[in-house]
Amino acid sequence: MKITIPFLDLEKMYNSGQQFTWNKIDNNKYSIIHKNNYLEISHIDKDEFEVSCSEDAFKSIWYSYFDLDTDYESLWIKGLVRGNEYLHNAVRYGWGIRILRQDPWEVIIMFLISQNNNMKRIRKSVDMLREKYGNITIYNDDNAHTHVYKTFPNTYLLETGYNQDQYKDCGLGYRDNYIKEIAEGWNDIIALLNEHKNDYKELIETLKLFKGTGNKVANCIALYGFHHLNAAPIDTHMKRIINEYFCGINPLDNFKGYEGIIQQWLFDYETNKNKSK
DNA sequence: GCCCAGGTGGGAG
DNA sequence: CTCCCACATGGG
Repeated sequence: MKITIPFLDLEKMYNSGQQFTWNKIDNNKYSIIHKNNYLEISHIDKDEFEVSCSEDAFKSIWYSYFDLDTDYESLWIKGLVRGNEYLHNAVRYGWGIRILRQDPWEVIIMFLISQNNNMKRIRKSVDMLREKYGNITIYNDDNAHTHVYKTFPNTYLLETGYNQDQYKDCGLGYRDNYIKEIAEGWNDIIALLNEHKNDYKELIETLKLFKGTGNKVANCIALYGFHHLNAAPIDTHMKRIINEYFCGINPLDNFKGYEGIIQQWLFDYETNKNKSK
């Protein structure tokens, strides 16, 4: 099915570091696994995309996933004119990066893995967790093609996997204990998070109760898993950006309510600008 | 061998 | 509160 999606650059989304569940099929085509759902998407022209799902599935699942109710274009234009040259260049470069509305469980696991780690290894670990502990799922798209894929592992599979002492094959290092604790207590944890998810500060404090989530990871979870667009994870790259290009003064403070999006564009520019286009 | 990677917990001061 | 350091693992 063809569909119009504004402000979306697939390649940038793939490399943006907000998810590790996309896979590259070819230069223009990506597969996405989100909860139990599978999507192939490719760019056709301008805002035109080809997606492998039906119109109903797009409406009920992917419309929200891509956050199509938020107007990224106007924020992007604001960002172009409200800051120094570095910010201008970063915002311009960030065209097409939206903040996905991902599943909290998946985000928590991915960003527990992310600490003191690099993007390549994070993606590899997430892939291995899916291959080992994901459910095999078969999906027939609207072109009558069959796709077989593994979902992101659910809590039960991660619990039993840990008990069988198989995590070590996924390159998680010392972070496996954090994941074990979250997986084992998940029912209580998600209930607690749902109680506090609407209040940013309460949510951050609740997340920080769990081992392995400090300020940075908590903000990643708030931004990517609960869509608090004001949540701005400050990692090693963002620290360097702030010190090198903004005299130590956090430029995100000029974008109240949307700090997380500007952060995403700055992060992407700093980590990807030197890659060949 | 070294240093780094979307950091954090724990201890000491 | 801030400053140390150890923590697995693989790539440069």
